[in-house]
Amino acid sequence: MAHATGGAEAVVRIGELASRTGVSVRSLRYYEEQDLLHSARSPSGQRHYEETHIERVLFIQQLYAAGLSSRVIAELLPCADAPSTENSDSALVRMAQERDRLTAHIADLIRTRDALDTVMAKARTYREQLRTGQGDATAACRPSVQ
Amino acid sequence: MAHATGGAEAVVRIGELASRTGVSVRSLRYYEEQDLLHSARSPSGQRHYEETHIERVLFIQQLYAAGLSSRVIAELLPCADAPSTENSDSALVRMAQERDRLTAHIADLIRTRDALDTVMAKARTYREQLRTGQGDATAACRPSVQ
DNA sequence: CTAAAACCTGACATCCATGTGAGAGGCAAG
DNA sequence: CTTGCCTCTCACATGGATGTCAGGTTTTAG
Repeated sequence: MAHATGGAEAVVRIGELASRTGVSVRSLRYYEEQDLLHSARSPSGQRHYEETHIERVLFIQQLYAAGLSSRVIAELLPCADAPSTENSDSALVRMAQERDRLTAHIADLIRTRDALDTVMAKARTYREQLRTGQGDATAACRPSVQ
Repeated sequence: MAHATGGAEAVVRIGELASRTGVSVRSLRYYEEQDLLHSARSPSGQRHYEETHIERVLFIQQLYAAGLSSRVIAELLPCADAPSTENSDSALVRMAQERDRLTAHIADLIRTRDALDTVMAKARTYREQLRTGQGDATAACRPSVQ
């Protein structure tokens, strides 16, 4: 029952996929090497992708940006592709782990941002004091790490 | 008017600083090389720190964890130490930049976490369907990158 | 005094995503 | 056919924080 959707699904070559995702050709080949992205090959060996791969590449990038390694991403993607009892067990556990790691990391980042805010506020306060001609010049202001 | 606070401020050596911060000795030396952490030296050349350096090392680690590079951290720390008109101008700009970068990154991470949640939810739904014996088996569920 | 433990410098090793370059083949347009 | 551009594979380079090893001095404990 494989109904062809109008016939020739426009073939996307690696250069186009690269420019449409903002990811370098080199990286796309690397993703394939890491088993994150698969391609059909033309008789001459050129990689052929489909439109749907654009989304996939963006998702991969998003996971990289979140600090996941290739190995972990490779572990999760099959489940995202098509959940099945074979892959979902371990993958679900993994995802939950990564989700928690992310949550913790986000909290860390917020703390750090607050610390930066504190330092900036202190520095601005100091400048105010300077402008209005106060003494008490040097007040170290490490933002007591939380 | 240098009043000694009771006399000998307990000297902290590098091994102790390492164990009290959870940062390796190697890394502490590296921080010094990068001009993030300074040490007094004993006549024989051993590094002597003070209690206050513990906080500083933790702060450095926090900044590393937030994705700042040594170079940037080195740019910010003098201002955090003691704000002065010399350093605060450029450093304040830098800090604002990093603060914004952090905010953007946090937003990204939250989106990624949401995407993971979506994938997990779909996978769980699928398992439910399996358990209750539904058809419609394979429904790819890429979480349409936002 | 002696042995163990901690420290010093210097240098090379590692991980991982990505850059870069070489040399060769594929494919469309003039 | 030729020119130009895209693609292929292979392989080495890079950067940044950290690990690790070697060979030597200092400090501490018994």
